Amino acid sequence: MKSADPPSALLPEALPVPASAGAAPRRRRKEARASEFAAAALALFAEKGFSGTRLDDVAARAGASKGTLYLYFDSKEALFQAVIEDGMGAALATAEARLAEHHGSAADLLRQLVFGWWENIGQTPLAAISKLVIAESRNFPEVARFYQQNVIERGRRLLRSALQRGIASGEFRCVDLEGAIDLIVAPLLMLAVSRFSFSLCAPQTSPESYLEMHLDLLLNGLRRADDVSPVAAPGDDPCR
Amino acid sequence: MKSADPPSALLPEALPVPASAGAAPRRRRKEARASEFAAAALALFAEKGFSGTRLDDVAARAGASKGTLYLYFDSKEALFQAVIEDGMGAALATAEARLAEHHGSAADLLRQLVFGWWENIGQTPLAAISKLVIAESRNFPEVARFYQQNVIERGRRLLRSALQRGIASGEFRCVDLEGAIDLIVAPLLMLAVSRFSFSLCAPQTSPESYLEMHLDLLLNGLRRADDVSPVAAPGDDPCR
DNA sequence: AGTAATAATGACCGACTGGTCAGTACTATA
DNA sequence: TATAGTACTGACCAGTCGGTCATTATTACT
Repeated sequence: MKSADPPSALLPEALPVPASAGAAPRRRRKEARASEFAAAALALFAEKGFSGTRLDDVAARAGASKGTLYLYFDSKEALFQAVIEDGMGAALATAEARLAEHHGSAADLLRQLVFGWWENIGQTPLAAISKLVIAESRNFPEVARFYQQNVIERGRRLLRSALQRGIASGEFRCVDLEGAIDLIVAPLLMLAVSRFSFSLCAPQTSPESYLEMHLDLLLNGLRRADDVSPVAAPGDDPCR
Repeated sequence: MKSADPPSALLPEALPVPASAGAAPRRRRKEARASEFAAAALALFAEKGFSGTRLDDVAARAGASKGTLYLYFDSKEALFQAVIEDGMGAALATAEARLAEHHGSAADLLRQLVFGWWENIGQTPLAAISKLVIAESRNFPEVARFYQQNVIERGRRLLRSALQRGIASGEFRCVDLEGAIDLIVAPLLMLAVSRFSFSLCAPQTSPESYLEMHLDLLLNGLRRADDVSPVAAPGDDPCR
């Protein structure tokens, strides 16, 4: 069997642009090779879509030939799945650690999760996976199921914990948990997607202030009605 | 030149009726045919994606052959653009009329715009266009630009008006307009997208209560800090 | 050096599909 | 019936791309 095991983790910064410069690498580590292919595939999938990406191009970007690619992946779909597996595991583990260590207010936890997502996923090439899955999940039910179980459910669990803490402590008013999760995630996904879809739904401001405003509206929206303390610091009034 | 001009819209248009008094339609109306192709294409694009859709299938679904399709559209991309043009014009006009007629509170206007979007776009096959454009805009810059100018900008203008009214009347606190628009739209787009992407980012509840909760959080978030009147009616506490 | 094992290659194949076009079928007029 | 006009067809072409495999290059070992 060729590539039964998932290839080693792909870190966001591991973008091996065609290594034209320098001497030819004599002997490459086998695992590194798989990740290089995955990274190259991620970049091209993000740009061209799945069907629009030629495996020849993926191989070329990874500095190899198509035949070599097929030494590591059984099919184009397997490559797709590897990209997801490879990319999201580490990022989610980071977030889970963040949750476990946190002891401040729920609002602060939410803020940390949102900005942590931005740093470790949204800002990185991994963000393209969202667009990919949205665009292609219908054509690859197995990949979709994998993503659903191993990425979405895991991510939702994080947010659920944060919301539950806030509600339990009285910091947040009582809202439907799953609905609130949906509404927290949607702007994040759109931000990720917008990075790979022309300027279509792109926020008109910087991603950071977009996220800041999302948190602002969100935390105001979640705040208990009898809590009149402002969430946002005074002085950030855009109408001033 | 075959069909340099965009094909006629779904709306009834002037027909080049011959002076003959024949009441019964002789053959199939040419314009109807174009819309049939567009509708078939929309359905298949939504399901399979753009690259994944075969023009033979589009033609078959419209009850014609591929050759006939090429009598109405110059290329697959032209068909794509026609789908967008054809579908969104009427829906946006409806929303613009709604805005012009409205005279109640800004919160109510926002609610009407959101639910109007759901009824006329989100709920209909037109919702697939969002997913399509997200997935394919990179590959078709011309289509993307058209969509940007004729759909996105038009839609944003609607929301901008509503927000400006609310801020001017003191109903909403002072927020960055463009950012707020982004954050109003994002959950709508995700809802549309989710309908055509497995159950990935699909709301866990019904679309209606998802939208209701979006408005709830949103209007709470927009409310002036010194306004303590609850936005949501009492009694809908999900923790009760 | 000789030899075996493995990594890597890229020419090739077959299936697929966007796009074409010579021809058919049908209608309306003369 | 003859003629003209047009909606329509489907076989076909040409280019593309996922996937294969015989061959070559490189390393490891003796």
